[in-house]
Amino acid sequence: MRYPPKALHGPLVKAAKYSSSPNLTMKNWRGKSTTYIVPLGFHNSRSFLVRIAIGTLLPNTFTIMQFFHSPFIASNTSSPTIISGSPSSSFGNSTLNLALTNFSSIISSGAILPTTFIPLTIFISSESIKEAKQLHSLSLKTGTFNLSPVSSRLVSLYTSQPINDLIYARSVFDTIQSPSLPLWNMMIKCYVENHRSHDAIRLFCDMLTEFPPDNFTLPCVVKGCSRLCAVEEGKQIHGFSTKLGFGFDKFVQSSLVSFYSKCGLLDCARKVFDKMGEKDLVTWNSLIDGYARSGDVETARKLFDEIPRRDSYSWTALLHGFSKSGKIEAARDVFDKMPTKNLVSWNAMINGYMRSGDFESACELFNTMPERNLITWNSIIAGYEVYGRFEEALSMFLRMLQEEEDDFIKPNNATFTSLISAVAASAILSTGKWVHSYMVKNGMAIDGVIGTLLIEMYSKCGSIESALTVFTSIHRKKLGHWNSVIVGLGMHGMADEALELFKKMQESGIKPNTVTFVGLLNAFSHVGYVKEAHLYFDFMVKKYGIEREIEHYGCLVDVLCRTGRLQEAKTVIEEMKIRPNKVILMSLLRGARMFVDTEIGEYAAHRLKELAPECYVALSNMYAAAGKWEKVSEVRETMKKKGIKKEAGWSLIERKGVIHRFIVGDRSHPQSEEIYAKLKEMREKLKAAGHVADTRQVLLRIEDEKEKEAELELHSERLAIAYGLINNNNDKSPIRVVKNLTVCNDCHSVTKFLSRIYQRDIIVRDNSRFHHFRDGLCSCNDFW
DNA sequence: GTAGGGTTAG
Repeated sequence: MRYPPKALHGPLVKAAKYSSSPNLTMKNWRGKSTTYIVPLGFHNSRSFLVRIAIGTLLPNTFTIMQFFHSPFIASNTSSPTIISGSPSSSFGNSTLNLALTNFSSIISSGAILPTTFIPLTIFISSESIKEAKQLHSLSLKTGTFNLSPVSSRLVSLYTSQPINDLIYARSVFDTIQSPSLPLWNMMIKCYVENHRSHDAIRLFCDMLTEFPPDNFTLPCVVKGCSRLCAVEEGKQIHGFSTKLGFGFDKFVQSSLVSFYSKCGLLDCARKVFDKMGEKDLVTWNSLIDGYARSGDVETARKLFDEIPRRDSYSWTALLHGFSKSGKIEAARDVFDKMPTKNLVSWNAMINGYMRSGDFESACELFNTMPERNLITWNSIIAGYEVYGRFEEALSMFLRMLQEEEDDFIKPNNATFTSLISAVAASAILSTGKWVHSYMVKNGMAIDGVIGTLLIEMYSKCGSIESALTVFTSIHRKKLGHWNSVIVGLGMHGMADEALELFKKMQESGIKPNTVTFVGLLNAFSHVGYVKEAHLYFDFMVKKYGIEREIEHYGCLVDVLCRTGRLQEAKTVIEEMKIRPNKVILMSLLRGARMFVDTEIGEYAAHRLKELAPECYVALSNMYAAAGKWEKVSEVRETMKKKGIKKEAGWSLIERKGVIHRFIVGDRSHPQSEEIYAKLKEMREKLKAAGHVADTRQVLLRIEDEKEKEAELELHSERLAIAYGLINNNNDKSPIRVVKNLTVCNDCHSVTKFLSRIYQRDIIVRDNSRFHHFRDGLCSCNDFW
C-alpha cells in the first residue's frame, strides 16, 4: 500500500511548524520529515487512527506518535480515541511516558490484540535516547521487534540527529536479515558522522555483496575516505562510481572534489571539478578550501575571484587558508571585507590569532563577538595550552563554565584534551583531581584519548596511584593506555612494575610499539637497570621487529651515563646511525659532571655548543666539581659574552588551591620567619642524623666550606619542603614539590634524610622525573 | 521510507 491512503487527504500535515496551516495536501505526507502530526480535533483524524488500529490501513513503519498537551489515547477504550487539545511544540517527557503507559495497558488489557496493534503508526517526536529505548523495549515486549518495518524504523530512530546512538543502531541493524539499501545508507552515514569512518567503510564493503551503491551511498563513503585520508580507497571508489554511471551525478562528483582537496591532491580535485557540468557554490568552496589548506593561497584567491556568487562559506575558507599559512594580516583583511560575518568566520579569525600567538588580538575579538559557541572556547583554551600558558587555559575553562552555564555550551572531549594537557604540564594535583571529578560528574566517558591523557596527567602530577586507578577502570584498554601507564611508572622510578605491565599487556594480546619501548627503556634508565636496558634495546629489534629511533638511543645512553659507564656511552653515540641530538649529548655531559670526567665532558660540550646554550651551565658545574676554577671562570666569561643566563631555579608547593613558589634564599613569603626557623631545626636534626653536606655542585667559587653549606641550605626545594612541614603537619599526606631544574646531589640526600626524620613521604618532580622519598630512601635508587 | 557535497576546535 502506498502512502498516503486516499481516505486521508487533507488532514495530515507533516510537522509541527505546519500544523497551524489548514490547507495542507497529501504532498506534505511525503515530505522530508519523518515526524507527522494528526491535527487534533479534525474529524478525519479519528477515522485515521481507527483505520490504523483495525488494520485496514497498514503503515509499514513503526513510526512514532507526536503528542500534544493532552494524552492522545484513553486507556479505557477498546479503540484509540482522540482527545482534542491545542497543538504545541513542546512535549514533556511526562506526556510521552503517560502515552507509552497507555499503549502498554491497551495491549495488556487485551482491548487491542498485539497483531492489530503492531502496524499502528505511532507518531512521537523522540528527542532522547531514553524515549527511543522505551520504544525499543516496547517492541521487544510485544514481539513486534522482529518485524522488519519495526526494527528498520528503530534503526532510523537511533541514527536520527537528536539521538545519534550508533551502538544501539548497529545492534538493531545486525538483527535485520536483509536490510534495504536506504537502511544500509543510513547506518554508513551514521558511522561517518560519528567519526567512525573505518567502520563505515567496512560496512560499505559488506553492503557490496548485497547491493551496488547508489547516489546516496557514494558521497557518504567518499566523505569517510577523506576523513581518514584514505587516498587509495577513495580513488577506487572514484573509479567504481564512474563505472556505475555516476560520472555526472552532482553530489557524487562534488564529494570527490572535496575528497581530493582534503587529501591534498589538488590536481585530481581540479580534474573532477573541470569535468563537472554545472558547478554549484559548494563545489567551488571545496576547491578553494583545498588550495587554501595546501598553502596555495594565490590559487585559492584566484578561484575566489572567479566564483559567480559568494556567500560566507567561501570567505571563511579563504580566511582560514590565509591564517593557516601564517598570513594573518591577509586573513584579517578578508575578515574585515566580508559582507556578512557569521560565528564560523569569527572563530576562524580568533583561531588564526591564537595559532600565531597573538593573544591580544584574539582576546579583543573574543570579547567583542556577538555570540560564542563551544568551538570559540575550545580555540582559545587550546591556543593557550599550545603556547605553554597553562594558567590562562585553566582560567578560560573556568570562565566558560561560569558564563555559558545557561547557554547549553558544555565542554567536550576537545576541551578536555587541551585542559588535561595543561594541568599535566603545570603539575598541580588538586586541579587535576578537580578536572577529573568534573568529567565524571558530567558523564564524560573516560576512555580513548581522554583516558590516555588522564593517566599521563596523574603521572605528571605525581600521583601514580591515581594514574593506575584510571588505568584499571578502563574496560577496553588500548595500546595508548598501556603505553601511558608504562611511561608513567618509568617516570616514577617503578621499573619493575613497568616491566610487569609490559608482560600483562602482551598476555592481553596487545602488541607493543615504538613508544612502549621508549617507556620501558626510560624506566630502566631512571633506576639504573643497565642489563635490562641492553636486553630490551636488543629485543625490540630482534624479537618485535621495531626500528630503533633517537629516543631509544637516548635512553640507553642515559642509563650508561647515570651509572658511570661514560666510555661505553660515548661508543654508542659514535656508532649509532642517527645523528645524536641535544638530549643525548646533554646526558653524556651530565654524566661527565656527575662522575667528574672532564675529558668526556669536553667532548660532549664540544659537540653540543652549536646546539644548546644550557650546556654551558652543566659544563661549568662539572669544572666546579673537578675544582678547575680557571675553567669555571672561562666558561662563565663565554656565557656572559653570549648573553646566556643560568635558568633561575624555583620550586613550588600547592596548598588549598594556592600555589607557593620559592626561589633560592627566598624571603618574600609571608610565613618566611617560620620557614627559616624550620630550616634551622632541619639543619640540627640533619646533623644529628649524620648528614654531611655534599658541596661539589656549588657553582660559585666559595672557598669557605661553611658558606657553601649555607648556599645549599637555601635551595628552593628546601624552602618548599619546610613550608610543607609547617603547614601540612596534621595529615600525613605526601609533601609534593615541583621543581623546574634537576635536583642537586645534596638536596637529594637531604630529602632522603628528611623523609625519615619527619616520617613523611616527599614527592619531588624535577624537570625529567619523580623522586619518591620514603623512610630515608628514594625511588630513583640514586640514579638521576 | 534515507536526503546526500562546503567553512571554525581536537
